[in-house]
Amino acid sequence: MTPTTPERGEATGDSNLGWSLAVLLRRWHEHAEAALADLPHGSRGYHVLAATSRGDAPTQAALAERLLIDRSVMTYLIDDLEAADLVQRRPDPADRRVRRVCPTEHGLEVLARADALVGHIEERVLGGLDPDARALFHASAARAATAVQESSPGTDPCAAVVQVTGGAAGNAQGTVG
Amino acid sequence: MTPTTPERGEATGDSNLGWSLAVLLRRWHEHAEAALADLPHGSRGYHVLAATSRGDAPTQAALAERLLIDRSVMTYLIDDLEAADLVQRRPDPADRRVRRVCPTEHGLEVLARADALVGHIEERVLGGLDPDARALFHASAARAATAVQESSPGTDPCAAVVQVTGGAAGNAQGTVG
DNA sequence: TATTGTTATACTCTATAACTATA
DNA sequence: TATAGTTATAGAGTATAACAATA
Repeated sequence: MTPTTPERGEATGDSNLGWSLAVLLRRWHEHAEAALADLPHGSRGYHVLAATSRGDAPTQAALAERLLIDRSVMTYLIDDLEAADLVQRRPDPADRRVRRVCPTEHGLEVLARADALVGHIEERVLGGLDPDARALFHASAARAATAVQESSPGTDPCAAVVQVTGGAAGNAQGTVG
Repeated sequence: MTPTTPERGEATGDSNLGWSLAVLLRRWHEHAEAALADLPHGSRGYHVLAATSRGDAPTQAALAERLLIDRSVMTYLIDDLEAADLVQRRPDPADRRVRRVCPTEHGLEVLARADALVGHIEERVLGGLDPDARALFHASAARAATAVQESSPGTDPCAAVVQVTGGAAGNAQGTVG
């Protein structure tokens, strides 16, 4: 009994991508929340503020899609950022439904300081890599994330229908639970 | 008015590591939850099952620390995994306080199928990278995450005390909120 | 006294739906 | 009819504390 089936090798465990990403993101978040504690919603508020200040003032819906935040949550976030004089809602003359969010003067100053802090944090999160590998990882993460963001979640759902317990073996128990 | 201060360049926004990690992890999680829906706690249960099957049966506390899950939550997770005949709690003869968690025969079979599914998912999550960059990213993520995991959170808290709004400028408003 | 695991509680975050206004 | 934004509600997930057993 107890067929340990060791042919899986070390393909799981530490080398699991989901685990690695979760650990890195968790550490990033811990440090960011500590450093950005006096921003209205911590690192969340920082992400919104940063996204607001790149290029053409985005709409709330565009912010929500880019930052993976629900539109209803985005309302509260911008409410508090606006109350803190960091961003400003402006009506769009072309479409009176939308509100374009742009940073205030004070918001840009705060963002500059926050960017510097976050830069240090990111170096420490990737402290296990030497500088070359760190820069490469940073760039690769951005590239992969941008590609993921551009492909909508429903692009290729075919591979997701396979069930773990209902594979080629065909278990008679139905579900595992 | 509206001093856009464009000298920040594109150092934020898309190239933000926290954003990149969040996007990638979110996509990994979406696919994993869909593919592992019939495991007791989805991708969470998969992580526990995978960690259980590597080497020496870990204690619940060790699992909780490695997977960044609270000990109280780990109790429920293992409860359900054990009810599904995927893992088994065994008393440790050396220390009767601890419970060592090891996979069952059925658990190893389910894990093998889950590993294959997760492997495909991870390739798709990193679809924006060519195969070489993908393998390198995968390895670098594991290395950085392991390094992060080994350094406890309280190792170097000095850099976290700096406040964003209380920097060199010294604002008279106190806090931004 | 410190630690493992369990249980109960409270809190935060997120998702969902209903509503208004514009297109 | 469809979309942007707001508001209110319910649910899942998470953290916290108290407890029993053991070291």
